[in-house]
Amino acid sequence: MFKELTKHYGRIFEEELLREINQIGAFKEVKEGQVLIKIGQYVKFMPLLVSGVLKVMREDTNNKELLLYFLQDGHTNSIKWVWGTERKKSRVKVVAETDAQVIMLPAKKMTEWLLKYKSWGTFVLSSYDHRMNELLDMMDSIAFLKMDERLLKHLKERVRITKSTMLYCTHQEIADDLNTPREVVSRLLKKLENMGKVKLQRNQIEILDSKFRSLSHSKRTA
Amino acid sequence: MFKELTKHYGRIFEEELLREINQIGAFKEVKEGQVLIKIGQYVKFMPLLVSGVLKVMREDTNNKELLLYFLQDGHTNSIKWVWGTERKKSRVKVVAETDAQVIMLPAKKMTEWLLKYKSWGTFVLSSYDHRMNELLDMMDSIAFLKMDERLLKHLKERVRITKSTMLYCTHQEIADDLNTPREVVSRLLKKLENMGKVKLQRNQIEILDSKFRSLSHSKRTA
DNA sequence: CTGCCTGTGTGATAAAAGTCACAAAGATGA
DNA sequence: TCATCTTTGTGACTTTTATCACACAGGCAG
Repeated sequence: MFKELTKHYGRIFEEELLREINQIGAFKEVKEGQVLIKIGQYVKFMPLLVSGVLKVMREDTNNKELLLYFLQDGHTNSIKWVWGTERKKSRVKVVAETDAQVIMLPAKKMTEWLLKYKSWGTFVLSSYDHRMNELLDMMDSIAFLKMDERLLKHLKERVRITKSTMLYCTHQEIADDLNTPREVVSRLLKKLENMGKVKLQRNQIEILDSKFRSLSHSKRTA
Repeated sequence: MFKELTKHYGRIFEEELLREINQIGAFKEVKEGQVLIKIGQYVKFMPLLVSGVLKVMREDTNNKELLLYFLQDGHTNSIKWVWGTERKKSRVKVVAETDAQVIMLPAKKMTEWLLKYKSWGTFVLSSYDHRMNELLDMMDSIAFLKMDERLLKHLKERVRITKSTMLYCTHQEIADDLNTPREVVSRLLKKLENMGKVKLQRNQIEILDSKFRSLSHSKRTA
């Protein structure tokens, strides 16, 4: 595990902090589809993503869902802190989109390490910053875009995350992520297929137009 | 200014940190309506709110706006950190909703103080946490609520912020905050008036039903 | 092969939100 | 007082999204 840790966080954290994380953190493997954090659950730990893809979601009282963002282990130095600050009830749900590995750190270490390690402060701040930006992106989508554009953005996101233009998922899954009925997604996808941008088959969507731009634009360009 | 500082942050920060803030921070007064931070602007400072109400907003490319949240100086120990992490381009716009006073701190101090003062770390973390929650609240509203419910929530928010059930604003202003056309707001307000929940006059809205609950509910309860 | 389950396609219709056009009411100032 | 500007009210209409109903297709199990 120390090797994994070093591989992903070696360029971010000091040697000593890495060792401390290795010593204190609990390594955990989660299977695809498994729920890592539920809404309302007390979060006594901070998860750091080591490998795989997680999905951070919001849920309303009627059990309707909304994807906030995907979290992916970066080959780059990108930030992989999942969620959570102190010992508080989580307001988001975190689900493993693929099999994944995380390290659970005791929440109380968070503030402690701020005083101790310079790199930790930098990491925490940029993590927060990153998350905030993801939230703002989603906010923009919901507030300013129509469903066709949101769908497109979502497909792009899935291509980015899976690093493949062949997406294996049902219309229903996409509809859930976007919080809209399945029929809407089916219809819009059909429209995209007629435009030659995607190819549809049962349980899979092939993205043909690699840099597929805007879909309809109607008159929003004005 | 030191007195003001102590009054608002005295219970949060150590004496020494307060003194340092006082020494380094630049005190600034902003008039109602003045823009404190523009979108795209490089933020080289972190603003701390001392008094007044600020409004944090998002703007899309077509200049449509959306209120993210109000920020109010708290008599309580509530968190009053406005926005911004490091020397980055701001993704939000901050406008003074009332006359306000802020202290501008150099952005680089942010990480520096993390190592130096325990209270600073706690403050920064809970500030971020607070902001994140505000964003999630707004996300919920946009994603899961219909316009009538969003309007209601917004009115409540204004009552909370102004500490008065008499709101002095135009329908257009509300419409801008909610990113919807003015006609929609006018119609919904009229509906509320017919239900005896508000009293409308030019440039003012009186909230009659102090704990006015849900408006229509149609069948969303199911 | 034959059901059966899951996923997809599609029409009809309803509800919500946005657009357009314009009237009328209050406020302001010459 | 009259002209003018801002704010509000409202009808008619369009677009977008949601809801309902059901047909049909592909894959899998018996």
